[in-house]
Amino acid sequence: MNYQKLKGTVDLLPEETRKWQFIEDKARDLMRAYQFNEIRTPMFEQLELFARGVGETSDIVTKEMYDFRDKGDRHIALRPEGTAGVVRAYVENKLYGPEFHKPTKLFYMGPMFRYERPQSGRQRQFHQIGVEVFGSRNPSVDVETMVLGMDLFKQFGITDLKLVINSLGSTETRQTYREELIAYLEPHLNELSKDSQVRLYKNPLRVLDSKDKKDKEIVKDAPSILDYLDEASKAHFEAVKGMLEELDIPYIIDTNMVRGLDYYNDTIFEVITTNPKFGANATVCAGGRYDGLVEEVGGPSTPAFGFGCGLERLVLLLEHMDFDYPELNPLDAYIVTMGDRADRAANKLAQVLRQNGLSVEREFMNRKAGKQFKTADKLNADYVFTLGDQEIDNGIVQVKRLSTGIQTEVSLTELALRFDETYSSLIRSTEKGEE
RNA sequence: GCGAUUGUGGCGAAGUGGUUAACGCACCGGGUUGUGGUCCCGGCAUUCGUGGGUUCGAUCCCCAUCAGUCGCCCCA
Repeated sequence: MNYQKLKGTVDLLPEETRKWQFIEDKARDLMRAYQFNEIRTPMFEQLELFARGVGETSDIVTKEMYDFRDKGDRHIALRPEGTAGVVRAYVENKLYGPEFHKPTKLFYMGPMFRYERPQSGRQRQFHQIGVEVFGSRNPSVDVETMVLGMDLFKQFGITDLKLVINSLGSTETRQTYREELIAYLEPHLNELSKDSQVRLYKNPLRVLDSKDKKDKEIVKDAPSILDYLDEASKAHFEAVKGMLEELDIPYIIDTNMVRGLDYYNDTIFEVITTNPKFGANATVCAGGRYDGLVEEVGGPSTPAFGFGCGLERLVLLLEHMDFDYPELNPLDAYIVTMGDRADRAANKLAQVLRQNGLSVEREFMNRKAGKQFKTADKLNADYVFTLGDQEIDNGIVQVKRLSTGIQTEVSLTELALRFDETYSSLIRSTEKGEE
């Protein structure tokens, strides 16, 4: 029997993990700059939490949840997104208490799970980095968070992005608008695509961003949700737009943009890549305001704003632009060995060098010296330490700096006893001399 | 859940209903018996995702299945 990984999962091999580590490090730095602190919540929760948070009608619940019964017959689901778990933790740990700074700004990073067909930028286990801000209705929160979402990409030099915003208004607004939209679309029922005919009653807002050509034509003259906003929502949206302009952040209003999750109100946004190499899944970051969810999950009425970014899509984006990742694990020294005595002596030498902060690899395969040098060269080692019977008899090691080709002898005991002096003089003596 | 397409050594990639499955890269060994990006020589698939079927004979044709890729639904 040959085992293979489950559909929609990947093995990230060292060549890939070095990219991921770099991205994660940069992302954490950025979060610090914005004063967001990390929260880690479980990767599985009661199914009910997600069902409630995400919205019963959503396909995420009906067909994309990775759920199972545990030995205690609890109905469990692997988290399909990050917000519900963070909100649960916020409520359960009473982070809304008076001793916590307001607003509370949290970020998370980790795997999410959805049972769906894999395709470009989409897997069953995928990774998101996301943020949640609790406790403020200030439109500045919306703006700061959206700007952070943009910055997440900009810090890697990604420029082909657009920020798309919309407002969903209040629950009442969406209810009224929903009815108006159905009223508008119903006369066209037979002209709509099959998918959209199903959507019409289940989730009419989804008809608005249909990919079908004919649907788009019909939808063009549909009423805009922005015309149904109440005074408060209107003022909020105007404030958000004004603040973005003051920051010189270009944005596009797309009144047809909707949300897959039910808990959003007022501002919603997406960061979309315009990179031509990107396929169907060009949204790299999406989020918005969800003022009702904390209360829905059992906490005090608390306004909130957040987003989630797909890390696979970020990696893909960087791949498309041939991003040059820095070497995360450079090799300081490679130890060449010749013979059994050298093999043993290399253990000791490697430890001395490592204890003094160097990154060291050594020969294990007992190949010929020439082959070992070739390997050291391929691994881009700064120095090659060569040990053979002659060296061991004399208590020394040959050290060659590959970039200059200059080789010198160093005493093994000096290296062990006075590493700093010995090593810096070694560096000096292998530098390219003045001709 | 639906559709399209692909599946040959570690990787990339030819190939044909018939007997020895090209080639390139990587790797290993040697030429150079202790010193690195060159060159030369040699090695490296009883086997063509898996299971059936058609056939005298299948990597090639058919069916099923698994997996990859891309798209739809949905969504980051």
